[in-house]
Amino acid sequence: MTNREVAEILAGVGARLQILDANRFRIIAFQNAAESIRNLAQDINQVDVAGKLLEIPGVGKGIADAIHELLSHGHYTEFDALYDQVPEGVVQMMAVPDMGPKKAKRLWEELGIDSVEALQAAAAAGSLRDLKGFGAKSEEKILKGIELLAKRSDTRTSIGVARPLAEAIVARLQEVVPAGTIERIEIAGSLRRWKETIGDVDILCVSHDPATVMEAFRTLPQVADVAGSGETKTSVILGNGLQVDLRVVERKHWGAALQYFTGSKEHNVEMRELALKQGWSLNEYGLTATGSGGAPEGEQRFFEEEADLYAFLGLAWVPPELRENRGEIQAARKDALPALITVADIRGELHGHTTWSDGTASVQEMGEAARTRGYAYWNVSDHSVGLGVVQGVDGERLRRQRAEIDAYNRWCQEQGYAFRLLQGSEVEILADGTLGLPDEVLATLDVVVASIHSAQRQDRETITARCLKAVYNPHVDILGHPTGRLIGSRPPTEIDVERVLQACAETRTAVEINASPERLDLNDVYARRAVELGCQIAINCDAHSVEGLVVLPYGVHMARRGWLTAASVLNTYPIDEMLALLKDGSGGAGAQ
DNA sequence: GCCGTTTTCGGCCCGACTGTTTTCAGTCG
Repeated sequence: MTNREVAEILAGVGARLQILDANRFRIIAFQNAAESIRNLAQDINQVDVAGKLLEIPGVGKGIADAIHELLSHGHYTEFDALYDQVPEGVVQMMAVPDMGPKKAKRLWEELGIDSVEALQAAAAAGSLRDLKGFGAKSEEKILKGIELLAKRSDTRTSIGVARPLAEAIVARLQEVVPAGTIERIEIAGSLRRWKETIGDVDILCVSHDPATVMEAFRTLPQVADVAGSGETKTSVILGNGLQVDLRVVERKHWGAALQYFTGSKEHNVEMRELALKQGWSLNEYGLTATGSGGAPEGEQRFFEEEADLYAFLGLAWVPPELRENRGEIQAARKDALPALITVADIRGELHGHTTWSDGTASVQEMGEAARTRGYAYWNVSDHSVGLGVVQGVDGERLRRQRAEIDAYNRWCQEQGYAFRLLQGSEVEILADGTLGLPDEVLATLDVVVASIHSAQRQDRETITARCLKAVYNPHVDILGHPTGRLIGSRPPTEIDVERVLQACAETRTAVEINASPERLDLNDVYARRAVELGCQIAINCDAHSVEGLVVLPYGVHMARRGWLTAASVLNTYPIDEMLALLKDGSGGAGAQ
């Protein structure tokens, strides 16, 4: 059973307990444990075998025993009973907007509705309005909700789609309202935390005239529907189904509001509990004294800046990317937060393509694009031959490519530019673990990236062994997009990430954070684990065009979510230091 | 059911918006 499967079962238990109206703290306990296991870098089976289930945050004696049973026997009697008691269809009904456990339960018990389809039919037939608490409006809302659900196969949107949309909305809002109406505006929520997928977009702003801002927001050309609109908060649905919330606050509330709307929910719960211990109740406006601390009950504190709120509670300001309740509050308390890597720290890249394989720009064009972005180096790493649809490089073509790269580098030198192209390859890790280029060819290259693009559905043992074989090759410097996932369209391969990372640490093979927003591979959790195990990281755009270089921030922010500092990332070092950090320490044949 | 810088027992975050409610419960983030 995988981490995801265990997490799903626990979440299913939580959902069923909700419908059965169980103790709400018990429900939260299952939800927390599920979330915690979903975010676990290590394989739950290995954690169980090591007897360390209790070390997982949110897992106590009861849930640990249940997990152990699940892993040993494939099921757990107590959970089976709950699953028998509440049908899956009723749980799925809760995915419909505005349909929570209370409503789902009543519809199920009083009308026998036990699936989304049955719910849709009943709402369409107008048979819900007879139920106390439901009316014609409720039916309408349910039908609309189900329609929305069907339109969006995945309920979360990739950051690569959402971020440009959100930035366009913010820019447009500032254009259409009279100058000075918007004093401050910022994207908050999971987008500010740079989560790989987001549920909805949250925008926060300060204005003396909220009504004007709300009106402008509701009438944006991208808006397909207004889901709700009050004095300080409006929710709209865009044409692609994405929900965007706008909240307007007073200037003096900005600090607390931005903190509140950035989340995560789990981080905020910790923050509010911490505030309570100090005698303050925290909400999106600020702090109110409870009377149990030093200040008299009802006394209020407001914060124009987020950092002031954190400081008042005795915490260092926590970068948004860390706000997932993964130890950041304890670290902020001890002033021990990491100095996170920034986009400006990146001095070059080690993985990208040209027209020698499936890129759209020439060696010179990519070199110029990288150089004018301020890079000091860029590794030409075209696919090796034999990769189906893609034209690739072999020993002969690499020799010809080397001449082109040398000519470009000589030109840079003549111009006095401190920039150099390196020559490498993204060599295919073939199905049996051998590489797409022979060792004697790899030995001539500066930086070798090895990746998997084929036979990705091999079983765990096979694909792990295949990957390890590549990692132990002395010429492989970097493992490219290690899990092969494409967010929203292809699940990760079955590889045993823990074992592969251990091997990478042992052999000094760097692991990639591929910055392309559909990959973001490694993700935050694995990247953090990789550094814990002693791995070096490389952050690369894997650009196939000049424009492909713009995705770098997605990779850097994913690294930040993984608590990474510049020191762990190879391509933050000057070229000579970077080459010296590679596996063989010489930088290959091309290094001077 | 989990957890501990007042606790191994007694806590466990907080407010906006909606619909159908004549005072509030349910949902959401």
